[in-house]
Amino acid sequence: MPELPEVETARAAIERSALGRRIADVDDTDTFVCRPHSAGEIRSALVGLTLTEAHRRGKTLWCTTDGDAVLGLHLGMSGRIVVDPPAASGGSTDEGGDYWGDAPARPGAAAWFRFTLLFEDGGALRLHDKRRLGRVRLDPDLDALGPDAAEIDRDTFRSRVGRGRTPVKARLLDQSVLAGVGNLLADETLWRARLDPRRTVDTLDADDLDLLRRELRAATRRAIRQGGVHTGEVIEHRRAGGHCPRCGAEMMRGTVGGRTTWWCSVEQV
DNA sequence: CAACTTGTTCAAGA
DNA sequence: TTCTTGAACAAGTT
Repeated sequence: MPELPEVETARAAIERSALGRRIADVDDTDTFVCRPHSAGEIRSALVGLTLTEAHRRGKTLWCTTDGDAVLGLHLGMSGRIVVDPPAASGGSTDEGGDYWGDAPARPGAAAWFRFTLLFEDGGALRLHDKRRLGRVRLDPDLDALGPDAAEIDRDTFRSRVGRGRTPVKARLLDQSVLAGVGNLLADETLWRARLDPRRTVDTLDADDLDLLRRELRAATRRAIRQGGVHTGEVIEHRRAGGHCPRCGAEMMRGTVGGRTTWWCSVEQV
């Protein structure tokens, strides 16, 4: 479930291994994933160019090129970026190249390739996405995205997250308020901050908000380092019969902000 | 086999 | 108007 940490890992993989390779062909025929473009539109814009920089804000990824085109990538709920090395770079590339995620491309994975950049060197950059809710588009519009959750400064966080009276978890999930937090990272962050996800933001004082921002940054950094949001300390305890890994109390389940939410029945108040 | 899950979008409600 | 809630989407997983 790609959230900010997974997308940052994908961005770094692109930066490390896909920049500067000339694009020979593009498969953009999945117009559900590539909407609102028609088949061939992205291909026409990219063939002959190379990617020059890989950027990220929240869960949105985009690459500049040595032409006018900007390639936007969003992993949706199940997307992964797979970068294959040049075909002649030696070795059987059964590792599937530079990828992130819990499993490399396996036999049959081609069925889940929703978008492909074929490079002149014989390698490729692919979007692997079982559920097809990922998105590829030219010149992505970032206007609706708030500041990146890993970068937002203290005062901006206070004013944006603290405004209104929605449950704090729903606010953390709002990509227009701050970009990058998904369901698991929200639960992990609130658990670290010992805050009840159902608390409305008007009940949080400046210290609460500062603590929340601190724990969000710490949880995010940790997830990037450990390989994804699923490595969070409380994540494996988000299940029926689960117990808080700090105090041992029963974990509670509910729906907050439209998403399944787990929290410690004792510590998170 | 039916319910559940996930992020984003868009419509509906307050 | 502005803020908040909830359904829909795809399709694999439980």
